[in-house]
Amino acid sequence: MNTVATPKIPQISRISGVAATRSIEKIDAIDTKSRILDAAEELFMEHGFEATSLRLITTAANVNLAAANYHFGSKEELFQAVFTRRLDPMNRDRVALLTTYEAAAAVNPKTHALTCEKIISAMFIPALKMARDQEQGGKNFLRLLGRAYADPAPFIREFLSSQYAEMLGRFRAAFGRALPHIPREEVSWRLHFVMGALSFTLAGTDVLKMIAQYHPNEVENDELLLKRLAPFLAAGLRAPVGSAGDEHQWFNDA
Amino acid sequence: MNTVATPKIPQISRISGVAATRSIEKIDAIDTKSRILDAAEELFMEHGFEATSLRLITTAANVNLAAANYHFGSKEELFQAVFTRRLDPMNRDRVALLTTYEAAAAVNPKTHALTCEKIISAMFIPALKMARDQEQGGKNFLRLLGRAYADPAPFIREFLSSQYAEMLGRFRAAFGRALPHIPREEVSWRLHFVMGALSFTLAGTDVLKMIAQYHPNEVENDELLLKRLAPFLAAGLRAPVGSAGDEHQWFNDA
DNA sequence: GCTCATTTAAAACGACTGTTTGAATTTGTT
DNA sequence: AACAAATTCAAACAGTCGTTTTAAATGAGC
Repeated sequence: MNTVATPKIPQISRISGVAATRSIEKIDAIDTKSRILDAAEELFMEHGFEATSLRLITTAANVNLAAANYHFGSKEELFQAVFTRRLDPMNRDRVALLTTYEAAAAVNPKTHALTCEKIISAMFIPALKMARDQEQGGKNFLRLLGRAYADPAPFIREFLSSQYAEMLGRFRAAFGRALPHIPREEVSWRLHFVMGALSFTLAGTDVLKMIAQYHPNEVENDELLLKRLAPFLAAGLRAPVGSAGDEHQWFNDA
Repeated sequence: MNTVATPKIPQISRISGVAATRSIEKIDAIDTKSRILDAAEELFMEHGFEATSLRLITTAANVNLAAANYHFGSKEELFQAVFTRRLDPMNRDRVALLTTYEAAAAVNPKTHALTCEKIISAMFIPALKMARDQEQGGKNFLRLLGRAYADPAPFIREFLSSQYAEMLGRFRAAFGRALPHIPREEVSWRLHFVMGALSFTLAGTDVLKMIAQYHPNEVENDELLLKRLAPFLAAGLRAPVGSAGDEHQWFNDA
């Protein structure tokens, strides 16, 4: 049938020109659906949801424009597919790791107590694993995730809310047991602050470069960053909760 | 010339329909430039920069479409004008308050020591003042500010970077003096985490409602929120810095 | 052979975007 | 009142957007 069987694969085979060293296999080796997901992941991270057009994505992925709507239905569904591909397994890993720690603590509460550090580890280790996962777009996704937290689009907020509900419920309960002297409401708020610092850190905007001008190039990777963040958050979680009268200690002259 | 001089003023006079109780005076009472700024502030907060069109803004402000470009030049310049109107004075207040505290500490180091709590107060009190400022769009602006931190648009990041550079430099130095046992590099990172938790909290997306389901309506205002956040951050800033070997305490089995 | 899901191609759809234009109008100053 | 500057207005500009539709290929499985 086909004369030479040249499948009309175009020449351009890189997404944004940054990691062009092995982007050839990265894009061409997989099917159309995955190519779209990879390109969308990178471009959504780089420009946000609204500013990233389907034409930009399909051009970067070397697929036809109609393929995006054919495989995912709409732009919003494509966005959600980018998230579920990685966020769902990561949050499952988090819950599984927490369950492992809880079981170990139940067997031997002395040597394997479920401290704040342990619980934070259960949150961070799956994120670390993704940050280290270079061949996958792990870093890209973490940045994208951090930015999606602050996105005002209602469908994004509702989607993330449903994706995180189960995991956050389990971790809130765990922190509550690890911090029995702190009211549950206060624990919820502090868990909120933890998520804020985590997402802001993972988002890694250029504000980061402004504040910490100590990195010459790309030395400060996400792994070192999280190792700095963890003790900070653990100390904050354990902070003595101010009583009603203590409100005057803060902002008394505001 | 004109027959009846009906100035063709449209009828609609509310921005988003939410706070419609006194939005009539709020919009009509001031000049065109301020009306555009107010409407832009609210709509940028609600939908983000890309998803907010100039037609949406000018319609909400009851002004002509061309008035936006006439007064501000471009959409980007309008966005920056929305920020400079409030962010510039707020950051000036922060630096001024810190200077006051430093002077008091220099006079009497015993009774007015420049603790972490004091420095955090200098950051938070001006933000609190804006959150309380109801007749101004204080709350709107804080939300907008929190979201702009995570916006990927380059012009937004560069703009915020320049706007914050001076203030953050002063506060980094202050924290460095208040925490002499912590390396300056570590202080920079912790200041970064502080900004992250602060902006995430101020952004106040619906993720907030997911995590802390304790608020019946709007009881948890920004003021109470910041009072919960401050002790958390102060404890994190003072956290013992892990030595080189302590890295194995965290994520050793990742 | 045939079917059927997948993919490409090219074009068009209506709607929306930021920006500009030139005339009409208002405003402030003489 | 008259002139000049500032402002507002409706309309149009040249694009881009997400999505759909047409058609023609491709390749695997029964």
